[in-house]
Amino acid sequence: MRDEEGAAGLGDLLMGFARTQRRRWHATLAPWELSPHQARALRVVCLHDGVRLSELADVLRIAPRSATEVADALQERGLVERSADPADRRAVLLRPTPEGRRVQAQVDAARAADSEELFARLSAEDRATLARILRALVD
Amino acid sequence: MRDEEGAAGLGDLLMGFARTQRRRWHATLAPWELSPHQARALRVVCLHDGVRLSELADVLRIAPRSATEVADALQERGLVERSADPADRRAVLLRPTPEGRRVQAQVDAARAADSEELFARLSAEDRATLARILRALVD
DNA sequence: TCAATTGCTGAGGCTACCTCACGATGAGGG
DNA sequence: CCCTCATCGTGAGGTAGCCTCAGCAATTGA
Repeated sequence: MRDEEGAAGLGDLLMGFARTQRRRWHATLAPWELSPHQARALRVVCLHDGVRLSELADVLRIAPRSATEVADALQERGLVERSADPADRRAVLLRPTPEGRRVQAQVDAARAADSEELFARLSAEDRATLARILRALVD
Repeated sequence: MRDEEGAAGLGDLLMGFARTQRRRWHATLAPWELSPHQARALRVVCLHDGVRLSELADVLRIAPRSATEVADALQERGLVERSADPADRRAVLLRPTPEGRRVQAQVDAARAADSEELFARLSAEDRATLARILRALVD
């Protein structure tokens, strides 16, 4: 009884805070007119420096067809470009443009700054504890 | 540097787990064919026992027009009914049907059970700590 | 009393997903 | 070699869930 309520309350709390965080993340992204998915995609492309559309779909957990659309949007903004995969002529490799790298670096910095601000009210110890507990939950 | 990384990592961790939780919540709801928003709306309607559309919109953080659609869906399933607000003849009060109350109770129980399962790997102490930290973040 | 406001909803539009079908390529047996 | 079968990306077309704007009915306030 009490335990179930406790778990449900925990879930609500977590979801509530996640919602706040998502809203802020969205607002942080506004200056670049990127959706969260697009930012995530750009990040993946920059990190791996050459990502197949199908891999992107996998990371984003969307259908391959939908990854095409995310790639289209990013390409239209000049942030990534499609190139042939030397290993498989069916596949398309997404690679960041210089502009894409620049934007990604800016977005990353903005996100870090916002995150920092958001968690600022926590002591270093609480942060570490939170990280530990969340890692235990995810594993 | 390291601090920023820490905060960003915390944010990622939290969002990642929230995503997991949201997926499970969605799956939990599947037997009743309710969307998360619909379930939330039903919950609000059952708790307050008479909610205006505009209040519902406010709680769900959507435009009033969109609340109409959520209400439509719930009404079509026979879970809520529209009735006149005695205090304001423009307004519509949403009230749960007996079926609506039953479904709400079932959904609540399922959610609690799932949440319990999800947080089961945490010690009672960690749960309390997590709750404390999250509350500090939300406040 | 009557202009402005508020509460809901019809009409129409957008975004971000989806499935299905298809052309091009790759991989593996006969 | 073929010939079949799986896989990659994408066109076509559909859906869900949001939005704004216009409009009607009821309320409010100077």
